[in-house]
Amino acid sequence: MGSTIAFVSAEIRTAAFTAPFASYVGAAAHCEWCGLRELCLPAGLAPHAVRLFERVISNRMRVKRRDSLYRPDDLFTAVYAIRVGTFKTSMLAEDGREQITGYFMGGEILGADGISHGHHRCGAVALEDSEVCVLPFHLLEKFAHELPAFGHNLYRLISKDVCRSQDMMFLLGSMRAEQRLAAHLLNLAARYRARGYSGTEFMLRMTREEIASMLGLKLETISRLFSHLQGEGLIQVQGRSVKLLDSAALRWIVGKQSQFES
Amino acid sequence: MGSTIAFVSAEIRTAAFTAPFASYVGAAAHCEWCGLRELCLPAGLAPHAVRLFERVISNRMRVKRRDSLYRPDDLFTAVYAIRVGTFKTSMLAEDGREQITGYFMGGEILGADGISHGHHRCGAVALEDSEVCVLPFHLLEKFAHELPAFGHNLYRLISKDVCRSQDMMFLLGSMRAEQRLAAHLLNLAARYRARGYSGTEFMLRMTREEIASMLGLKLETISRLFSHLQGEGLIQVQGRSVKLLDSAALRWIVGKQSQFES
DNA sequence: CGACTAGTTGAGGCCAGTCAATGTTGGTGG
DNA sequence: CCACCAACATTGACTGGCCTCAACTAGTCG
Repeated sequence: MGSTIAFVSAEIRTAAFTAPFASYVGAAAHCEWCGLRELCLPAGLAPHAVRLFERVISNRMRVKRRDSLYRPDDLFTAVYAIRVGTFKTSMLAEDGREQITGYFMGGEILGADGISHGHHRCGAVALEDSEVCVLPFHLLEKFAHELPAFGHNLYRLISKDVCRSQDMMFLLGSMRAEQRLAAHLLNLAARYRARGYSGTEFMLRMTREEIASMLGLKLETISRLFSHLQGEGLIQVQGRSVKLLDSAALRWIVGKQSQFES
Repeated sequence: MGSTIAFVSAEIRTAAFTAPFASYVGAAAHCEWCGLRELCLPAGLAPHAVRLFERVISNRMRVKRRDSLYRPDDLFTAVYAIRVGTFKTSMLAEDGREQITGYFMGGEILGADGISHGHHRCGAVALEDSEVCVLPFHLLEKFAHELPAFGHNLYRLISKDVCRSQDMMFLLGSMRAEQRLAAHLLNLAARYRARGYSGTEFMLRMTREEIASMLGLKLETISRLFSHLQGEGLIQVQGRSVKLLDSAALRWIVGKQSQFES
C-alpha cells in the first residue's frame, strides 16, 4: 500500500489517512460504465458532464469487512460513493454506548455528516469487502460552482440525509418493535429493488445486534420478531437470508396504529 | 394582507402561498442590527458581505402562534431564519400519528428538509407569535455561487440539520425516558445560553404532549419525570417555567449507562 | 359560571429488556 | 478431515419501565 500511495496526489493521501485500513485501487473511475450511475451523485447529468464529474473522483478505494472508512472525529475531507458493498455508520457515546445511525448500500453517499463541523461525527464501517469512490469535498464544491446543474445535486444529496434521519426519528419515536422491523425490511427491499436485485429475497448484512441497535431495540427482540413474523407466514428467515412472503401484510403492520387504537 | 401582497414580488407571493396564515412585514431586513447575526446564516461574513446577503432575504413574515409556516407537501421554495419566536416541526403519518421532529428557536434555520424532494416533508408550526426572514432558496444558491465563502455556510447549514437529527436518533435509540428528558433540558439550556438568555431558567414553549412526542414518550411520562426530577431537587418546575438546579446531576443522568450496567 | 385545555397523579397491564441456557455457524489448526 | 472455538442466533422465564386508562385539579376564555 505504501508504495502505491507514493504516486498519488495530496487528496488521495488525505483520504488514505482518514481510512487507514483501506487500500488504493485506481485513479480512473468510469461513472459511464457504473451500473449505479443513476442512483449516485452524477444522476441526471448529461454524458459530457458525467465525464467531467469523473475528474472529481480522486480515487477508488477498497475497504475490507469490519474496517473503517472513517472514524468519529476524523478530519472531514471527502464524501464517499459506494461502488460495491455495504456500510454501517454509528455514533459512539463517551461511555461506550454505540448507536447505529445508518445502513448504506451501493450508489449511496456516505460521510456528509462531517460537513458542518469539519470532523466526522459518526464512524463508517464496511459490513463486507467493499469499494468506494472518494469524492474530496472541496473538489465537489468547485465542480458545483462550475456546473450549477450539479450544484443542485449536491444540495439534494446532503438534504437526502436529513430526510433519511427524519424517517428514522419517526420510526424510533412512534413505532413499536414489530413495526420497526417491518418498516426496516420494507425499506431494505425497496432499496434492493431500486438496484435491480430482488425486492423480496435478500441477505441481511448486519447481525441481529446491529439491526437491534439501529432500530433502538435489543438483539433478543429482533430474534424473537423474526421468529414471530416467520410463524405468521409473513417472511422466511434463515440466518441472514430473508424472504418477504407477504409485503402487503408487512406494510399493514407498519401502518397500523401503534397507540390510541381506534 | 391581500392589499399588501399586491405590491410585492413573485417570491413573496410564493412564500405567502406556502404560509397562508403568515403576514408580510417588510422587505428590508437588517442583519447588521440583528442580535442573532452570529448564530444565523450570515455568521462569519464580512460586514460588506452581510450587506449583500440582506438582498437575498425576500421579506420578513410574522407567523402567529399555532399557525403554520409551511405544511407537509408544500412546495419547497425557501428556507426561513427565525428572528423572533419558536417553532416545532413535525411529520404526519397517513394514519394521523404525529411525530415532532424538531424544536427551533431564534437564529436557527427551518425548512431545509424540502431541498431533496422539492416539497416539504415536515410541517412547521409557530409555538408563539413569531417572525422569520424568508430566504428563497434559488437566491441563496445564486448568492452562494457569487460568494464562495458563503457557499460553504450554506452546506454547513444543511449539514447541521443532519447532525441535529443524528443526535435525536441517538437519544431515541439508546436512552431511557429520564435520560431523554434530561438531555432535552440540557440541550434547551445550552441554546438559550448561546442566545444570551439564562442557561438555567427558561420557559418551555411546548406542551407536555409535544415534549413527549419529540422524545418518543407519552405526556404522562413527561409529567411524572418532571415531578420526579423536582422531587430529587434537580430542577424546579411550575407549569411551563423550568429552573435547572443541578445541571451536573442532569448531565450525569444523561451519561450513565442505560443498559449493560457496569 | 360552564366548557375546554393543560397538567398531575394513581392503579394496573403489557411490551420489550434482562438474564441465562442452548443451538448453530464458520473459521482455524492439529 | 474433524475437533475446537468464538461469534452469532434462538428460546424461555422473569422483570420492570413505560403505556394505558381514569379521576381529579388548575387555569383560561367566552
